[in-house]
Amino acid sequence: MGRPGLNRTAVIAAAADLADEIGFDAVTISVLARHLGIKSPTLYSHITGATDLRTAITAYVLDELADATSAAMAAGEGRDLLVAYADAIRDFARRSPGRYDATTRQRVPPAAESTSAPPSVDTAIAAGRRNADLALAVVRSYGITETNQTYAVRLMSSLIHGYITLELAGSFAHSEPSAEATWIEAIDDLDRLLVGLAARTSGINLVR
Amino acid sequence: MGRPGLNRTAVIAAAADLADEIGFDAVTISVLARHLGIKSPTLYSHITGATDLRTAITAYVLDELADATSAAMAAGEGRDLLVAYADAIRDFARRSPGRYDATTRQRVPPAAESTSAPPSVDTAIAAGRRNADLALAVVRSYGITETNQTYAVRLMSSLIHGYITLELAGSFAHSEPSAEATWIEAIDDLDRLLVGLAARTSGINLVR
DNA sequence: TAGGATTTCCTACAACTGTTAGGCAACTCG
DNA sequence: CGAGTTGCCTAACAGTTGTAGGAAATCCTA
Repeated sequence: MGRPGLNRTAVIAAAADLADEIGFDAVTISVLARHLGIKSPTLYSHITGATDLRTAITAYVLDELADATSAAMAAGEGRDLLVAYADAIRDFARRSPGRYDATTRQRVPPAAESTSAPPSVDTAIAAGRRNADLALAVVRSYGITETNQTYAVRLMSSLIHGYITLELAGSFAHSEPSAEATWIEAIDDLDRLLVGLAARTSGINLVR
Repeated sequence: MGRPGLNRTAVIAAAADLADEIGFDAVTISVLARHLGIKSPTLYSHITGATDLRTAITAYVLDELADATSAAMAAGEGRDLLVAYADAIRDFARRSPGRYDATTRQRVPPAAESTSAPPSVDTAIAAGRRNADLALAVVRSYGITETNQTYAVRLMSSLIHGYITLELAGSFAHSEPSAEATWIEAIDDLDRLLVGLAARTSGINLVR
């Protein structure tokens, strides 16, 4: 079915690799074309434009992240699951900073502008939901009731993403203790908060 | 002292305003020049290039943020100070999303490449330190000892920046409860963690 | 009041990026 | 073998970054 060579998936995958090498923002159409050994107009056979390229990378990478995270979450619950989940995301971000950047650099379109949206935004939204579901699974395994699940997910996501973002930005590089040590401590504290949240919402009152 | 008109500060201030209108990434040299009613080469009298423009915006905005935050922190300590600090940052981010973006879009140069760095990175580093000192002040007011101050700052910064980033990205827009309600709850939980950290490090043991 | 110094701003130009248009070539399937 | 499909190309244009060199406006000083 047609001439062999690159296809859309291969282009996006190469773009994701390139993002890790030179940074997400530096992945432009012309740079990517040079890197692939083709001319830039050729890329328009695979993508519709620069913004499509970016959201496609985001969607692709969000799927990879969900794969890696769910693989790490194979077993365990409660604290073990939290550690597996959080470490998987952090390892992913440190191994592939360009990919992780792609994850954060996307805004949700305010109201999905009719049918003129690039073809990759639906994929990106679906991949985003996959990741959200994994976060929800962690929270559920703590036994947190539905009323507080949303809050728990937001709390956990904020802390994890915030820590990783700051660490990647180099904010923790110039002071002791190591970013490693405080990460473990932060997840510990997060675990305590989630346990407390579960106890609070299940009617168990630890005080008295 | 020369012909009157724009100077560097006015250019950067206009660029920051423009970032809030059209987004930090959309503030390019040519767009900024058009917005100011001048030709783009003229901007090179005030800035050395596109990267200098970006770091200069970051430095300028970090100073504004530190001003706003320290004004809000005029009085109070402990929980009150934390709420004032956190709300000041979040209000700033929601009022000026483009400015807040500028805050996060910067990497610390790995080793300050000799003397070839643009002239604004020193300013940005200094402004970053101002903000870091304010965070430290919050933590200190909880009575957390020096050993744990770094950890406490990282924990607090991660949660606050993470929450604001996700909220600004629209991640909290499609589910209940409101981003407002869970923010208050998150700061509450953070307060509890800091109180616990102070108790732990000061030798007080609440259990038994 | 004239002149010099300083600073803002300009036009002209070169290089690169994003994008469209139209066409050639290679492979698969009937 | 022919037709359809698909990957890739050249040509061309608009817009952006950045450089070079020069003109005008203002301040300071003599």
